[in-house]
Parts: sequence; C-alpha cells; structure tokens
Amino acid sequence: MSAEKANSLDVARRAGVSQSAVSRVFTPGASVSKKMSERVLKAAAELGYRPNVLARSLITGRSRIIGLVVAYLENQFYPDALEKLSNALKKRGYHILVFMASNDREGVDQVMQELLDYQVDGIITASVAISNDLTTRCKAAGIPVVLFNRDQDGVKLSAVTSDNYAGAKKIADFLVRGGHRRIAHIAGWAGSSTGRDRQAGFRAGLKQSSRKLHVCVDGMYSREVAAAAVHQMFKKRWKPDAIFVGNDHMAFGVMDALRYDLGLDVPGDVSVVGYDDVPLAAWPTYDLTTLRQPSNRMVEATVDTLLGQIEGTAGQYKKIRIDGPLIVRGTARIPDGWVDEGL
Amino acid sequence: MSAEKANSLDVARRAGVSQSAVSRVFTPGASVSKKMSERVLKAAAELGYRPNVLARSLITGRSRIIGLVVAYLENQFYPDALEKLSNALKKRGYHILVFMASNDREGVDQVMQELLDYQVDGIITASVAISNDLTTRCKAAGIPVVLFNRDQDGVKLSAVTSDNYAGAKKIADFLVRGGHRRIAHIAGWAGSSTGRDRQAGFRAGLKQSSRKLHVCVDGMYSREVAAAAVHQMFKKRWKPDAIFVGNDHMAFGVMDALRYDLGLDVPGDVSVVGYDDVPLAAWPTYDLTTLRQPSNRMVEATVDTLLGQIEGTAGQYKKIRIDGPLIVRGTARIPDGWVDEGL
DNA sequence: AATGGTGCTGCATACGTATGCAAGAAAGAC
DNA sequence: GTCTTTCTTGCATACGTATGCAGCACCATT
Repeated sequence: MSAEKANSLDVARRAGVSQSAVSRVFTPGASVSKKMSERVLKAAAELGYRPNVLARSLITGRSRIIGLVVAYLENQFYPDALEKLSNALKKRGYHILVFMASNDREGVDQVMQELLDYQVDGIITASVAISNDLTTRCKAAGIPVVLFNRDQDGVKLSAVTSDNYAGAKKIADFLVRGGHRRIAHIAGWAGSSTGRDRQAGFRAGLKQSSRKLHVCVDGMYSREVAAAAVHQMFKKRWKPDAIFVGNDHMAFGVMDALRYDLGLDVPGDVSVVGYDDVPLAAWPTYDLTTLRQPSNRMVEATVDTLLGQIEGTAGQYKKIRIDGPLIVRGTARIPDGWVDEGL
Repeated sequence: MSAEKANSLDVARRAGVSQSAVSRVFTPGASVSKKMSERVLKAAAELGYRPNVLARSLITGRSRIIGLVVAYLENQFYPDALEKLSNALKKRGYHILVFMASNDREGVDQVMQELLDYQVDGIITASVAISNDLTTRCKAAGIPVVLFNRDQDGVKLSAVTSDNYAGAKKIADFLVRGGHRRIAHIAGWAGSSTGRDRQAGFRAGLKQSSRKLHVCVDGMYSREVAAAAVHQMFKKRWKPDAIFVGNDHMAFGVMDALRYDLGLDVPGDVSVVGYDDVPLAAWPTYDLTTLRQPSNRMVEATVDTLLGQIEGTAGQYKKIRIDGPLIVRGTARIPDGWVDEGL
C-alpha cells in the first residue's frame, strides 16, 4: 500500500529488532535464532519487504549478474543457448544481462565496457571475439570470462566449444565413404576459431583418404553469402556432388538455393551436411544431416566453469571441447554399412 | 595494473579535487568548468575509471535496467524482438535483464518478484500474463510495465500488440474471396488475448461473408499440438480446404504435417495462412502467406511507452494496436483481382 | 559458585556515488 | 571602486545493505 518500498530498517522497527538482525535473516548461513527469524519474516511479509540486490552488491562486491554478449540471434543456435544459459544460471542464483554486439572488435569492446559498468560477476561471450586490451582489463578487474562456441588463440580465457576439428573430420569421412567425388566446403567465417577449426578438420579428414577439397568459400555465417557461394560453385564446369556447410543456418540457405534456384535434388544431385543440429534441422522440410553441438552439455560446462572461477573454487582458465555425434538424416547419401553412432 | 578498480575518490585524489567534482564531471548536465572537466577526465583515463552503475543507482533510484520476461524463444518472433528491443534500449542508455518464465502464472509471478529485487526501472513482458496481485505491486512500487504482443483484460497496464482482430479479419476476407469452402482455424492459445482476438476477428470476417468456421482447434502455440490438430482434421469426412494458423511458428508445423505426413499439396489441396511474418516465412521452402506483425514499430512503441512512463513524461498507461499488412506469398490461393496492399 | 564455552544480538562502519547547501571565485553593471 | 549576479567548488550526508567486533545471555562443566 505504501508508495515507497520498505527497506530493512522499516522491517527492523516493525519487528522491534536491529537492522543487522534483518539482514542476517536474509543472509543464508548467518547466525540467527529461530525466534528471531520468525519475527523478522513475519514483519517482512507484512511490509512486502525483499532485499535490494543492488545495495547488497555494493557491499558484498557481488552483483549476481552475468553479462552475455551475443552478436546475432538469427541463427537458432543462439536463442536456444540463451534460454538454456538463463535457466541454468537462475538455478544458481544468477541472472543474465544481455548485450547485443556487432561482430567487429570495436563494437564488442565498447559493449564489454558498458558491461563492466554494471559490475557483472562474470561474462559469457557467444561467438564474438574480444581484444587483448579488454582481456587484460577483465583480468585486472578480476572478472572471469568464458567464450562460448568460440575460442581465441593466445588468449588466457576459458572457452567452451564442441570439438570442431574432430567433428568436421567425421563429416569428411562420412562424405568420402558415401562415394562423393567433388566435395566442396562453404566455411564459417575464417575470422572465427570455429570456422577455421572446422575447415582444418574437414581438410584433414579428406587428406586422410587422399582426397582434396574440390572448392572452398567463406560463407561468413550468412545465409545470403552462402547462397551466393552456391550459385558461384554451380556456374563452373565441375560442379560439387557434396557440400559441407559450416553451420546449419547457412545450410538451410544452401539447400534453398540448390532446390529452388538451381532446381537440384538433395541428396540426389548434391549431398549437404551442416553443423549444429538446431531444432529446425530435424523438421522434415530440411531433414538435415548434421553434426550435433550438444548445447546442453556446452551450457553446463560454461556455467560450471564460470561460476567456478567466480566463486573461487576453480583457479585457472580452461579450454573445454565437447564431442558431438553425427546425426544422420536425409540430406546426404549414406555409405553402405554405415553404423550410426547416434545410438 | 592495480588489482582493485579505481573509484571516484581515487580519481579525485589524483586530480587534486574533491570527490563531488569527479561525480559532477560524469553527470551530464552538472555544473563543471572546462578546466575541471579536463583534469578529471585525464586522471580518470589514467586510472581506467568508470562510474559504478550500481552504486549510482542506489542513490538516484534509477538502475537503467529493464527487465524482460519471456516464455520461450523457439518461436523466431521473440529472439527477433529481443534483439530489436535490446538495441533500441541501448540507444537510450538502458539495458536488458532477461528472465525466462514458464507460461503459467505462478512461474511468471515468481520471476517478476526476482526482477523487482534488481530494482529494475521498468518491465517488458513478452507474451506472458501476470497476476493482478503483482500488477498492483508494480504499481505500488512505481514500476511501469508494458505488455508486448499480448494484452490482458481489465488490467491497467500499457500493452503493445498488432491489430489482431483486424488482421485476422483481413485473412478471413482473403480466404473467402479465394473461393475456399471449408475454412479451418488452428488458433493460438485461448488463454492469451492474442489468440482470442485473432480467433474473434477471423470469425467476424467469415460472418461478414455469411460463412461459418468449418472447424477450430486450439494449437497452444505449439508446433506439435498444431500438427496433431491437422491429423485430427484430416481424418474427418469433410476436410478443410484452407487453414488459418494462429502464428507462423505453428504454421510451419502444419505445413510439414500436410506435406510430409498426409502427402498433400500446399496450396493445391489446402491453403495455409500464418500470422507474424517471421524471417523463416520468406524462405522459399515455406514461402508462407501471412499477416505481418511490424516488429520494428511494435518495438519502437514499446520502448517509447516504457521510457515515457519511467521518465515521467507520459502519465497514464496506454493500449497501442499497430496495423500490419497481409503479405501474400505462395501458400494460399490468390483471389482473382486481388490488389496487394503490401505495395 | 566460579569458569569456560557457545550462540545471538546490536552497534558502528563501509561500499561508491549523487546532491543540497553554503562559500568562494569570477564576471558584469553602475 | 562597490554591489549584484552567475558559475564553480567542496563539505557533508544519504542511498540500503553486510559484517567485524564486543557484549550479553544461557548452558555445561568443574
């Protein structure tokens, strides 16, 4: 009823105790008698009192806010991850402050600076790169950072990714054994570790079977760029009979271009394999063969690592790579005698 | 270099001025001489000082945090809106704290309570309903709330929606004039204003042409439920020749069920119309005829309304309904002589 | 009864910032 | 030159909470 919010002092007065007592009742693990606790909680309930998280953070030095920097939510992988991260963090008493960033360094750095203004306890960056300058700044301020679905060379930050190298290698093997002759790759942005690792793993896999990459284009993680790459590839005399696309989001654009612009059949004329296994990949329209990034486990690892560093139980940064299975669906020819590891 | 962050007092000492002076330099509109400003900014830069937003909020009573409550990000409409909201708010100096909520009232209320703990300046709820109890609580605490893409009867809160009634009516008209005889509706959750308004508008539109709804099922905004509804409808003797689906997300599930489970052609055998116009709807696989919710304008209106109330320039709550065009694509028969309003 | 220990509680202070007030400086008017 | 007005600055205090310290009460042990 009262216009203003009640604070701990109001509660203290109503319960006839000191302000410290109120604080202790709302501090888990503090020393309070049962009687005291009851009195205070009663008064608090009557006034609708709840502790002010911001004021609390001022003195504890903990805001219980995690900053999340993310570049774009168009690729379904990220909203999905955001949702899971938010839920996992909520369970442990933290919440997410969202920052959209353009993918260039400047943009990210500026945004991270704003993040720090909020005294966040930790930072998760989803598929964006940050400058070394800012890295040292975070380290100086003692703010843990975890890179999600991206790593960065020579940077002493925790990173959680899937095993992109191994995953792409699996795909190469799958396509080779499927009898494809001209295998192309539309890569993830070469400026990202994820894009580079997948490309490297894919090349390594082909090499192991003495094959060479027929053609390779940077798709920049963009549906449009990937579609344009397809057009380019199919103008040439020797057209690919298989394409490994750097993520599902681009793969959908590639399939649409193949089917609707070029009138080709997938996988009759061309096999397509993606990477991520976003929910859309399982829809029958696409039914995309793809390598699953186990987002549940990636999120778990991210949260564990981050909170470990925040709460001081884990000391150093770590690089975590999580293995994912190849999900065989209908967009790529299945090799004879292929045994599905998904089961 | 120093382990601890610099505060305004450190800056003051280094610049040889008072702490208040530092504060004023970083407070837009405060009275400071040019010389003072330069000295302070120099010292601040040397120490890497930036004001602590949380401490500031304690005294100003403004956190510059907006709470966003959202139920699910699977429907592409919401990540898209989230991104746009975040960008629009950032421009005006606010940031978004995200809370995922299950769609039942209890879940939402609990989450809103947590939100209030963070002293947010305002709240945006995306397609979730909140209890009257909590509504009055927010009002008592003086925290403005804007409902996004959802309204609530008898609740004195601002709400921004598209004109669902008029939009659905347009669709009814479009289908009738397209010569469809048995027009079905897979509705959005009847517990939501959005779902109800679209259904009511659709029925009204049919009635205007003396038609009746052939069959109507609640799709609960779920892809699976909507697909099951399709199966149900096509088991009957009299099968629909057109379906208006309560949003695009369900419409995709409906189309998949029609094409892949039942082997039907869209729009040859059945016309399908959606609602939202998410990016996916424009992809050639779906090429969905749908009513566009103008998310840019909805976001603008939401931000304007919310900040208007926060900054005290706008007094009362308002209900804003934004008109959207019918985007005619390839999933529904086009009436002879139809003039596209999209242009 | 005296001693030691344990469990609660209140007092006082600190966190980092903004702002009303009054005093000082500068500038203008005559 | 004096007086008034406008700017600029520092002092002191407030925001709402957590926590070290000391004191108190209570109980158990000797």
